[in-house]
Amino acid sequence: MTLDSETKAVELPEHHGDELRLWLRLLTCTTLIEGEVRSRLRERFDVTLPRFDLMAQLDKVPEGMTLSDVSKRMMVSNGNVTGLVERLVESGHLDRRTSEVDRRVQVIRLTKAGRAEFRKMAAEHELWIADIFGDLTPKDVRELMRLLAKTKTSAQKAARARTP
Amino acid sequence: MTLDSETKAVELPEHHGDELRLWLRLLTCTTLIEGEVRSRLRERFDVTLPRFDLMAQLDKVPEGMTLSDVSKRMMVSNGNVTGLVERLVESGHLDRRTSEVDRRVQVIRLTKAGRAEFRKMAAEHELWIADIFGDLTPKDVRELMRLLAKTKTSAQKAARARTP
DNA sequence: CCAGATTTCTTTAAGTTTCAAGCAATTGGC
DNA sequence: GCCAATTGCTTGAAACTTAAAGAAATCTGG
Repeated sequence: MTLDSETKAVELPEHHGDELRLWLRLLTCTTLIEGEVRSRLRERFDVTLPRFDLMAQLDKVPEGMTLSDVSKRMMVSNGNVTGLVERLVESGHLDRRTSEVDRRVQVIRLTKAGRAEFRKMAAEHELWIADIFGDLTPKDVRELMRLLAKTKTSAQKAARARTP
Repeated sequence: MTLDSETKAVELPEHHGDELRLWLRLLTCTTLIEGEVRSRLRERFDVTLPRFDLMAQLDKVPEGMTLSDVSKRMMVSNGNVTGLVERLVESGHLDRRTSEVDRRVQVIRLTKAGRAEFRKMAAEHELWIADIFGDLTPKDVRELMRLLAKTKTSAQKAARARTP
């Protein structure tokens, strides 16, 4: 028996199982690693992952950033950042001041103590990550970087297409 | 001038920036896609991602699962599942009963209505994912699957090494 | 049998997260 | 100058999340 390929295309919906499996695997990897990093941060430094992430963003920009910048970079909501920053200012890790040119804007920076503490954590964190990805060869790493860059572009395109 | 390679190795800490960049890119991709899926689920079906994920787990096992099974599969805490299930039973999507052989165990399943609703959502969800990964060739997909499988194994090994 | 260990689930407290609504400041068009 | 739209942030409600502690049931090695 032979199958007319056109008929087949009409009768069977397109097969997208591979992409779905890929997404689930991507999600599994990230969840796994995120959980591991979260545990180690808590155990070793008694700090939560969101706090570490926020400090990581600020460490890259010594002159400070606005809350909106942070929320875009971290890809989380504005309200989320407000609460997170509040607690980090409270604990002395962050310095927050109202912009002189635009009084709606809050500029936040790491305090000296905050920066010192972050650097200490970041150094270990980098080793953890190296450990977690330890089985990958340099070639694997390069190849993953390339494919994930492509994935990111593709996802951004799809997101823009829905919300222009 | 020449550099003694041994001296270099001692003086410079090992370079793990590539792995760190890889991790950040992996995280970016996942966050991006997760956010997009979350938005679409809310817009189109007024359902949250955790609820969808839980229903997806249950759809694969018609005879039902225990709460522990769910929490292992979803890689979230026990207490998390308790609350999630509570709300889904409340809304009629899930059926929950105490096991007859072990009265500590709660077995949950999709109700008929829950299953119907999930199937409807899942069909669209699959198309979204195909759209989001649309720029990747079948070869890219295969290669990513392979490299992520390797990543998963590596991460699991690192996690086990820390907590035996 | 039975006391201790383990497993399964719930509860609690603290924190994170989103969305939506709202307020305040600024910008842009007229 | 003035008003409307936009931008930046905060607030509030509901949901989600974790870690830790506790309750109940079961299992296990004397």
